[in-house]
Amino acid sequence: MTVDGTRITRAERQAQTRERLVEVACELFLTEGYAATPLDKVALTAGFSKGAVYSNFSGKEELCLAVLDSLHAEQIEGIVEAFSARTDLDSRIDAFVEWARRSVGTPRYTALEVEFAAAARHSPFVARELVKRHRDMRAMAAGLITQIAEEEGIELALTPDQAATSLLSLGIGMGAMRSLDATIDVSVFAAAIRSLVRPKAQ
Amino acid sequence: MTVDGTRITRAERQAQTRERLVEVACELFLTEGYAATPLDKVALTAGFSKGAVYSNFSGKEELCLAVLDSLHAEQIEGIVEAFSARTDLDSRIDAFVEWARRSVGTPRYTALEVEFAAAARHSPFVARELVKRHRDMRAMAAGLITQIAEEEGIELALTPDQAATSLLSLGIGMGAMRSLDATIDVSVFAAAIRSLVRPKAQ
DNA sequence: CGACTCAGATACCGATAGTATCCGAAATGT
DNA sequence: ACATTTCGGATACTATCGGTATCTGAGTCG
Repeated sequence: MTVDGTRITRAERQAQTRERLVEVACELFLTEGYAATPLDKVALTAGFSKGAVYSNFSGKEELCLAVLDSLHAEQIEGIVEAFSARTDLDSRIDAFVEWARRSVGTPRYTALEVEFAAAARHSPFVARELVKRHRDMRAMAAGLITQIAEEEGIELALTPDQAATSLLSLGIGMGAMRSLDATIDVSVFAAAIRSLVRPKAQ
Repeated sequence: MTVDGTRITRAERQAQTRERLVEVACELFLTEGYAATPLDKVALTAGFSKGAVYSNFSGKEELCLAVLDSLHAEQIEGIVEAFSARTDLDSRIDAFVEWARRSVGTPRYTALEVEFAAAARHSPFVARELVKRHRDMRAMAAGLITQIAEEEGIELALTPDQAATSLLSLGIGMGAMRSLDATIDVSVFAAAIRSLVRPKAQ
């Protein structure tokens, strides 16, 4: 009820705090790593104290889950965009590989996800949450694959679900390897995709 | 120079200590995870104090590298054995998939490797060591693939190195996923291998 | 047999995730 | 409008763990 024009409710303020914390945590987790980033540092960089983290998240794990959510959203957007240009199959694959070149391994999405998965595997809650997200990703990929197969009039050698699982595995594996050995070329990805997606009979 | 028959030199004793530490660390790292296993616990379980670890290894990281080495040796042995039965390509792939079913994801080799890689990525030394091991694995796989292709008289759609990289990525990715979601079936692995290894012109 | 070495033990330090408690401003009721 | 309650965030503290410094006693060598 202040006379000030910048009226802000308590919930709004907290939402801002939360958002800012996720933003900063994302930045730091990606560059420094999950375990290597102290909560203190996240909080202080965001301009708060550790208390702010604990009144917005149950702990470091839940904060990281929020970070992963925002990253997943970003990744899905990128993938869908790569495929949405409706030209022929080859240029779609090229677009996807181009996306992969920019996004797989170098910003360490997968490294983070995979470090977190391993480090937090003792927690049944975290495990469940991660599995849920993986299944969503897989379903999304499978849907995209069927859609594209239909549009291009292709019959695939693998079921959409198998193809999705393969591509996700490939992405995770290559992301993990590339995050510590940048010399690994994603062109392998292209070749693998082409042979996975190659139509069944010729 | 004791009268006791069990004469043992100091170096031998130390080698035993080292071996025992690696053994126990392997067990614990695989079941509990790298970060979640205190060095104290490793040392005490092995019947020593933490001092023993530090007089045999530069620290936790080097201990884990030793663990990974023993695991790599074991894995390579399993893979080579799976392929060494010289029958037709299909049954070789079946044997490999059977190995994968037993070894990918469930004993958490990859989870450990990948957690370690992510957690220790800030250390240039560790990064170099891991990259070295990856390249060895890749070279080994590529060699195996060329050999098999020759024996079976097959011309591959991918270069041996590309195929090796793809398979390694697939293995890492599926290992990571399966270590927290056991419902993922390795049969996908079989399908992926078949389409990656499929001969070029029919 | 005496001096030395070094594998392993003990004691300590610093960092960090998590907990308990506190404070003050916003929300609420009268 | 004022008193009361609520609760987001701050502060202070604890527990755990990797790493370092120092010590000790059995094994080694002159």
